[in-house]
Amino acid sequence: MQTRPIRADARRNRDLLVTAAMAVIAEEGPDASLNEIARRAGVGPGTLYRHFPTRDALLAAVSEGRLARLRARADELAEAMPPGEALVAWLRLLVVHAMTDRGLGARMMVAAPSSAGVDCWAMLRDAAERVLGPAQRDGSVRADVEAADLVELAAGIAQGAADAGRAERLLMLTLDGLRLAGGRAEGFSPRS
Amino acid sequence: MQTRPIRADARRNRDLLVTAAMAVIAEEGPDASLNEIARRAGVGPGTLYRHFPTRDALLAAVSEGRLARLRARADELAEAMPPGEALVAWLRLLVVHAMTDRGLGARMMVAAPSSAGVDCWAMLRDAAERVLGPAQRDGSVRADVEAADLVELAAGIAQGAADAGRAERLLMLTLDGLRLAGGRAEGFSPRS
DNA sequence: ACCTGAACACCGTTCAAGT
DNA sequence: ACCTGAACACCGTTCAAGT
Repeated sequence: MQTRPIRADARRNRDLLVTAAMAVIAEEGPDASLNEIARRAGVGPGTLYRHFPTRDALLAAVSEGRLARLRARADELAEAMPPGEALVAWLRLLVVHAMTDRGLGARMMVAAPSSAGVDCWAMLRDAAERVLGPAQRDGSVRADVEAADLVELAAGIAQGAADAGRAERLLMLTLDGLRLAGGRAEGFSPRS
Repeated sequence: MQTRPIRADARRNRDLLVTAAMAVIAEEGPDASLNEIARRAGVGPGTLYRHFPTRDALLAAVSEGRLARLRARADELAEAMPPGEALVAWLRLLVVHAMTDRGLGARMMVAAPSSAGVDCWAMLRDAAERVLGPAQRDGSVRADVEAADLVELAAGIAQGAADAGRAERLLMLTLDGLRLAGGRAEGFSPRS
């Protein structure tokens, strides 16, 4: 499959759209008007639809750079501190990311990859594994925890919390667990 | 403050609206068209706005009965089984509730009470306390956990999980905590 | 091959006119 | 005191016509 050269005006319009989308979404959140974004980019609505057939495709394009940065940060943290600490520090970043732009981040953590073009879900799982693996080998985290668990929990915390302070508290509760340190009550373990 | 008698047609229209809203929202979720709901109730859009000035006010009215039932179930469970088990069983119900009607439940757990008329948030916290209190006195749960934590965590899990199976897993992870049972790694506790 | 922008159906919301 | 429904501004989405 040979790829055709991309026309310069098409490439330029795509960039204009993503830039405009970042600005409008920062102001109005992920449900911002698509016509408004096209207007701000200086193109017709049809051009927006040609480049991004669904809203999620556009949102994914907006998120792509942030996700790449989040993955890079995972590597940096894993190198800079003990595995347990690196995991916690990265989870904090993940929750903050999920809360940015009125929940754009969290929305992309749940979105179906099919409609998106950029597979946000895979990028996040990939990033999570870089801090999760060491923490498990180190013995800080149970071996049965998966990268997907971390991503979904972070997305959930971001959406369930009213503000950043509450999110931090929920994250700590999740890490420590709600049960009493030490004795595990009987009915309190998963029923199989 | 004496309350005036409510006109029979007004009362009737209100009931028609709530019933229609339940049906439409069950099909299309909490973002369903308000005009469609009014149409289905057989009233003009103006009548809907007269009874429910905001969308959240209507959604709260739809949720009211379910929340009352959830509170009653908390009492029943607390009476029927040991505190730790009752808490887990009720949290399962809470997560299921949060997932019904494409996230209507979860949305009402986060919604600002001001706009709603019915204070869903307070009803849920009240219900949560009925299972949380005994579990804490019993020693199954840490004393510093609050009812609000349970509600926000359940709402988060419901929104972060793709389906019921994932939600159950996230709930169990949250209850148990992610860290290794026994030894707590250093960087793994809240930094003050 | 890509872009434009008018056009369509629909939505939330308001408000003059009715009873 | 409450209801009606036409009306307005806006939104998502499409598509014939252009370059």
